[in-house]
Amino acid sequence: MPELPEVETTRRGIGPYVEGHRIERIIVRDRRFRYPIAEDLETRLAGQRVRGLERRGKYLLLALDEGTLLLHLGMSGSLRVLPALSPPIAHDHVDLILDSGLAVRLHDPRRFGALVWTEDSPETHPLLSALGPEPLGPVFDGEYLYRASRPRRCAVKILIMDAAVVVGVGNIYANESLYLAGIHPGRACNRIAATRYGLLAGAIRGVLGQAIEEGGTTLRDFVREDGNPGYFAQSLHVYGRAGEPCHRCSRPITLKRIGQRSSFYCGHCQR
DNA sequence: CACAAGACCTGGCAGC
DNA sequence: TGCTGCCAGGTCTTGT
Repeated sequence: MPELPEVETTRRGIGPYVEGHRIERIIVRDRRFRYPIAEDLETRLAGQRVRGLERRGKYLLLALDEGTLLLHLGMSGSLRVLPALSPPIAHDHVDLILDSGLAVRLHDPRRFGALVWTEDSPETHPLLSALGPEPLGPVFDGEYLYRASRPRRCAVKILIMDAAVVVGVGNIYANESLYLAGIHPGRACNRIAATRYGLLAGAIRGVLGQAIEEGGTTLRDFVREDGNPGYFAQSLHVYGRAGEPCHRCSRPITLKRIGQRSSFYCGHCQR
């Protein structure tokens, strides 16, 4: 489900409900996530005040009085805000009960997500320390991407989906960005000129920014903190449109697997 | 070091 | 209707 825009949408949605509030207690119904939820998480978090809610890549960072809670939504995770007493449904695995009488509830059918408390400064945590720059931040531009591509020979789509190169670009937005930049997803990344990387970096920033403004992309199950879907799916040019006409030249969109992931592109407009 | 493939999990859907 | 196989928004680990 979540790429960067969906995580940012979630951050903006739940921020006002958690920032400055105290976590009264935490209910864990299932500890089996990507990393098993630590046995002492409940005691670590109980009584702590949430000082801030940040995002790094696709991780949400809850800054607490002591330490930080790192939260990743994996493929199928979502957070909702609801009254603390609401009965849980299947896959509602964790509740953070707040002093306001509300709860932040983590729902994650596939349990690929992660919930990890760390005492140290979060940027040095192993899960975050190797991450590349933010695509909407000052470091990321065409020149940066061009430099990152030189020592490598992988497909350009693999390059931009590598979190060590740039964070937050998942399969949907990788496909969309390459379409907007007119670059074939399977092209070897070291055979693309610097000027084209300028176009690609601009497309990535544009597509992510627009998706955030529209509340993220809802395909199957992504819901915002209030349970409503995002609207960016209406703006997709290629993702999920195999066989349908290209919005530019009307030729059918191609579907091909690149690096185990579905890649959608126009063989005429993307070279 | 770079890369490909496998692993983790459940649910939804197409096809029979 | 029910079964089977395949697919899914991520990313860590293993083996070449």
